[in-house]
Amino acid sequence: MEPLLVYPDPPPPVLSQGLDLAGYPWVAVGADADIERMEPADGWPGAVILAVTNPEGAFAMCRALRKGDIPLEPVLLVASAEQLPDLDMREDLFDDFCVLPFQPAELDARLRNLFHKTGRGARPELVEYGELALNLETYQAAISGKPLDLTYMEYELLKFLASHPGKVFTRETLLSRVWGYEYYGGARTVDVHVRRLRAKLGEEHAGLIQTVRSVGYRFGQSRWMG
Amino acid sequence: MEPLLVYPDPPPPVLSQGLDLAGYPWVAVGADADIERMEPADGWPGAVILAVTNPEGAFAMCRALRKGDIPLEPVLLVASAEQLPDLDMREDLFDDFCVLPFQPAELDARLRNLFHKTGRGARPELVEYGELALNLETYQAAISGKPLDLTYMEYELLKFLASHPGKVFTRETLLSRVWGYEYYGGARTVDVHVRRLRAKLGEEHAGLIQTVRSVGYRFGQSRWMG
DNA sequence: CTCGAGTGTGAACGCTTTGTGAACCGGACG
DNA sequence: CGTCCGGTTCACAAAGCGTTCACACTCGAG
Repeated sequence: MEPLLVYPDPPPPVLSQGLDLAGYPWVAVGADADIERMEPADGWPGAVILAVTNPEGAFAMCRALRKGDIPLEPVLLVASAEQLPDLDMREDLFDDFCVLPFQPAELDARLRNLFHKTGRGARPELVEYGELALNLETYQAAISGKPLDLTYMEYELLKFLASHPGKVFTRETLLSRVWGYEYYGGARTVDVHVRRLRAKLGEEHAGLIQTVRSVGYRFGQSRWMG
Repeated sequence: MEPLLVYPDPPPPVLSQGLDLAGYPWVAVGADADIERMEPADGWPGAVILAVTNPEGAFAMCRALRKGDIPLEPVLLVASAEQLPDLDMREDLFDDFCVLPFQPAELDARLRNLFHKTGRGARPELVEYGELALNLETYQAAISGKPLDLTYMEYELLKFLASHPGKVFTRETLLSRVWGYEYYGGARTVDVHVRRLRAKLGEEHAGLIQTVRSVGYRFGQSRWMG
């Protein structure tokens, strides 16, 4: 198994011993810049960030980890009881947290639980909505069990939409989030891709992508009204 | 907020007090059969399951919760340190766990974190008034639980009115605030939109938008009347 | 009661937005 | 160099919907 990223460098004994006891290899990282430099070939399988000694640095490290192309590495935050209120409004920076003092067994259990949820220490590989399934590793899409032959852009657009079911996006938002932040092109491009997606989804599922007139497009139904 | 499901019935003081301190309403449930019987109209917003007193019953309860139509309610498991190894291979039964003894702040933080991740806590921005609900990110509206099919302008007008319940707006004000600051059109346009809104709200709720003769329109009940 | 301003109502018009088919264009590959 | 493929753009068609108008109705003042 590839080593976990651990912050800070060096980590306190509770952390290093806990990880050693649980049998996880790890590498300590002291600054954002080291994230890429020391990254294993397959990418980090996960990270354990201690927030106690240097909270600012810890949160910055979390942010840096979340900025990557595939921002969903499991991140476990270790904090003291006094810091718990600080976690509010920062839920997007980590996946789970552990409160000091902790027993080695809890650290082990949380890491196991975390890896299980994110798929064997790898990344989340599936996006699913109803009959639709997108395999993020193989760039394959299928609906009702039948594979869809999507082009790259079609796939990216569908992935983005299906990752935020119910939410409405303007064409401009889609262009910036799917095509890229500095994309400068006509908004009608989105229309055409949506049309092709609907066509490939088949008549039965074309309604998955709904147009919201004067606003943009929405994927699927929002949940709160049944 | 709807009450959380809590097991067992009655829960030990650590649990009930922790939930009360954190400000979460809750309902204790003793057996699988009660899950449906005591379910709130909107479904359970989440569950806290204590595994200490009766592990078998607790895991059975988790399984029952995961079997429902919408199996993704956030489930928080509370376990003792000795039970941590038992959690292995059961990761799909819960979303997070808390180790005894815990501080109330940790329970609070875990519930917050859980609600944030499952989307219920990071609640979509809503405008609500009585039976009426507007979802600002999905551009959907519903009244009495039934979706309303509104056009863009109808939605915008209703959103503005419902955001300022009880207040009277002249047609000119509505035109400038809803249509745009430099809009130059007839004031009767507002009338027509109000009329269509009332029609779509249904006879029962048409009174939500009241006419104030010689002035304009008001949404909802004025306060100093019964 | 009478009158007039204010408001509700239905329908028609015309613009904006979106769907659709096809052409264009640039890069990858043989 | 030529062909294919996919992304973009264009032009036109088709709805959708906001606006306007004419007329009926209501309310309140005198």
